Amino acid sequence: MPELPEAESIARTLRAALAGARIARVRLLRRDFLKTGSPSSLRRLAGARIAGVARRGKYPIVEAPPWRLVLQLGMAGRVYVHRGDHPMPAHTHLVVALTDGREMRYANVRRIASGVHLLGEGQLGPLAALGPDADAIGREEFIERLAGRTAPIKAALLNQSILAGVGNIYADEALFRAGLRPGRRVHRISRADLGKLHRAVRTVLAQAVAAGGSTVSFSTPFADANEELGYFTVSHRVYGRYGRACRRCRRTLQRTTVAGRTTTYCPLCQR
DNA sequence: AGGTTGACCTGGACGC
DNA sequence: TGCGTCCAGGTCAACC
Repeated sequence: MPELPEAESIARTLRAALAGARIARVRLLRRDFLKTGSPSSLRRLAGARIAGVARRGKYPIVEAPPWRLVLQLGMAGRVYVHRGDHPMPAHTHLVVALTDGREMRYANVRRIASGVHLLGEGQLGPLAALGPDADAIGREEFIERLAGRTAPIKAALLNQSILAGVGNIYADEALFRAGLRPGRRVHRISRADLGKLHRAVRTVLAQAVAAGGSTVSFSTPFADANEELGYFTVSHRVYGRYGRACRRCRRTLQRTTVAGRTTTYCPLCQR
């Protein structure tokens, strides 16, 4: 479930906790969790200083020049910074031990669409396929990258090579705010409405980032590296509200499938 | 090349 | 209590 706001929250927390720290050693507890790079190159991280923590799309990135460690969170990735004597969380797959005795621990109970990528200088790994960040893209570029496509608008929003950072929650939320049906084909949507959608995407992501991300209670709660829960759930207009009344018009929210994803929308407010 | 679909993974909710 | 079934969803490969 981590989308851009959750990844941003994790990146900020990690940045505050880790910037300036030096890596003592790295332990890979599950070999197949390293998607780019080799276990031997992981060992060469020892001695590197963490300059900062960035984010691209849904991926927090630990920067330890000349290396970058991309954290692919998938649906259930969690990152903790603990003292070394703190009990190890279940399903921990990677531990970055620091010279000050703390450890950054990456845990993931569902090892799906997830892992870590160790990138050397100039290497892009999974970053190569990403479009511009959804929280920063300008209106014209947003429209340009979508223009002419025949896919449903929701499928396009979820396509990380068009736009990076939007997942199922914020796709539904942005489409509601823009008044657009998730199944509408992109080329049938006017430029003015795509402009509205651009504004909705930017707005909903900004609000969610300010709130520290979403917590969805039926699944593993989202928590950042300090284990603070995000509280954007209270602001969801449609996501997870199937069968309940639309907050705007009181009509019952409908559920359907678009791009293989559960999708909730208001039949009256979204056209 | 763009679009679509299904596999991957596992815990929790739910039905019987 | 206990078993079976379904669902969540980001990413990627395979296919149209």
